Amino acid sequence: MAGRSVTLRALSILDAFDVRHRRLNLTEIARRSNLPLATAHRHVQELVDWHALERRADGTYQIGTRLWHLGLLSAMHVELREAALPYLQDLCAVTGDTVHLAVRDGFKALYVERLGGVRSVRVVSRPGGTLPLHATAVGKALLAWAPADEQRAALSRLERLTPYTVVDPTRLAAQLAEIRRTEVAWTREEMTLGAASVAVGVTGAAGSVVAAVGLVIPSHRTNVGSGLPALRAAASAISAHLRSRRSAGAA
Amino acid sequence: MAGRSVTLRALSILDAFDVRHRRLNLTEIARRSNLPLATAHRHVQELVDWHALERRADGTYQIGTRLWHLGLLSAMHVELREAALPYLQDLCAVTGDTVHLAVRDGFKALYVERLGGVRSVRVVSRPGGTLPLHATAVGKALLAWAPADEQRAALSRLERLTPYTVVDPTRLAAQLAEIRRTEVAWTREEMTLGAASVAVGVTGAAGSVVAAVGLVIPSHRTNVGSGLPALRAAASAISAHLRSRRSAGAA
DNA sequence: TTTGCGCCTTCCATCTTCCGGAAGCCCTTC
DNA sequence: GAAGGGCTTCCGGAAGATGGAAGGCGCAAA
Repeated sequence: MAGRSVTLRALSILDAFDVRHRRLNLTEIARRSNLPLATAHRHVQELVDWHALERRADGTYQIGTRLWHLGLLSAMHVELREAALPYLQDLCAVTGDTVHLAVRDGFKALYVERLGGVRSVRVVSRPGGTLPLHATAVGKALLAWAPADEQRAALSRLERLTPYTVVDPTRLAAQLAEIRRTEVAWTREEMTLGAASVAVGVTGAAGSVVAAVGLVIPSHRTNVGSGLPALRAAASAISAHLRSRRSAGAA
Repeated sequence: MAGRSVTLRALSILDAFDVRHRRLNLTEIARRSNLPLATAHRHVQELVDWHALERRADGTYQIGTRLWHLGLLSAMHVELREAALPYLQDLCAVTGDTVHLAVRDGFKALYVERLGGVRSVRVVSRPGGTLPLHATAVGKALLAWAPADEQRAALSRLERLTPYTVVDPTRLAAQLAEIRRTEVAWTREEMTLGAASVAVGVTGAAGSVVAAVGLVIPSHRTNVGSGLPALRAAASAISAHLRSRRSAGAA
């Protein structure tokens, strides 16, 4: 394959895997990574030897323990998720709702963590997954404090997801201004029918908004704002935690 | 470097990172992965381009978002952690203690998840980290149901960690038998002074013990067994969940 | 039993690509 | 202004990657 270095070829094999393709056989890997079968075979072998991939009894491959292990060393995980987790859990325990922690990844909200007891609302998000910025509360919060040019770009590509999704750029811009003023973002059935959400921003060591924490609640509930004080408290506790660490070392 | 394929060299760069070396500069990476600086430089460049690594403002490198993302596709994460998480959270909320989910990784207990509110006991474990099998409750539970030969091997290498660590193979073997009988594992200050722990096994789709769930509690607490019913309930709920899925697809 | 098929594995002659010492750059420190 | 640490670039020689082809294996249909 022209222009791809050896390493890139090996990495493109890993790229063949995603949420909807967690298990692939060799032929599928070769096809999805655009490599001849023999070449894919050789690379896959090496990746398996290194435990980047695992081979299952049925012959399919999946991401291995070693990569999971490595991924836990990423800044996103260690510096954000681990710092936030205790507060998120308390928030979850206090409110009983599904709790989200997300960061902005281009025009998407990337879900870093999702907590929710056995009885919480079922939601579409999953850790490592993404959802649109404009239709979720965490997304709106992240967008409200995003750089102006990125905000403008996001406003020009509003996709309708439910009858209640805000797809008018002017209206969303007004909402974002309101979010900056009140420091709370809301949605109501804009992503999923039956679900409402609230979110507030988390500020990092530098004082800018680096993440958002949100609650998802059934939209029929009347006291939608009841979790807000706890949410604000959690977000500012996480912000304080991030501020106090700056550049800490290992665990 | 003799005998290492290109891919393996690139992977050995990733291997330079671990819990105590989350951020490395180029020189350190080259040294730790045993590669000439120029070679390391080339590989690191490619890994950064692919977002396997990230370069920070101060010039150091760390594991990037892409690997974190990929790791979340591993079976360990999707099939075990995600299935167990809601139950673990409930368990954490009910007991107020630190909750652990671990699997056996050779002679170590590999911590897949750790939950604990802001007020829980500080513990030495971390997700993705390992602790000895013989000095932790989850470890003992995993060891109790391990294959006989591995169990024997583990018994021959008991390291003392506190004055209370059980290092006599005969005594530990008796404890393991007791654990299989009662289906509960205990420790008391065997890993960390001041901490006790309880754990029970989780059975997978095939009916064998694949993981263990445990609680860590301050050892001065008198009602050490008070969390046991909730712990048992959580473990059997997770086991049931795993049994009912067998080979489910995506989220 | 034979044939066909899908999938995996191995082989090896060819040639693309990687290797890494050396030299140069850019800071900071003395 | 010289020394030193760390990073980046270069390029000829050497090494290792490539991938078409052929063979193996298990299964199902004829």
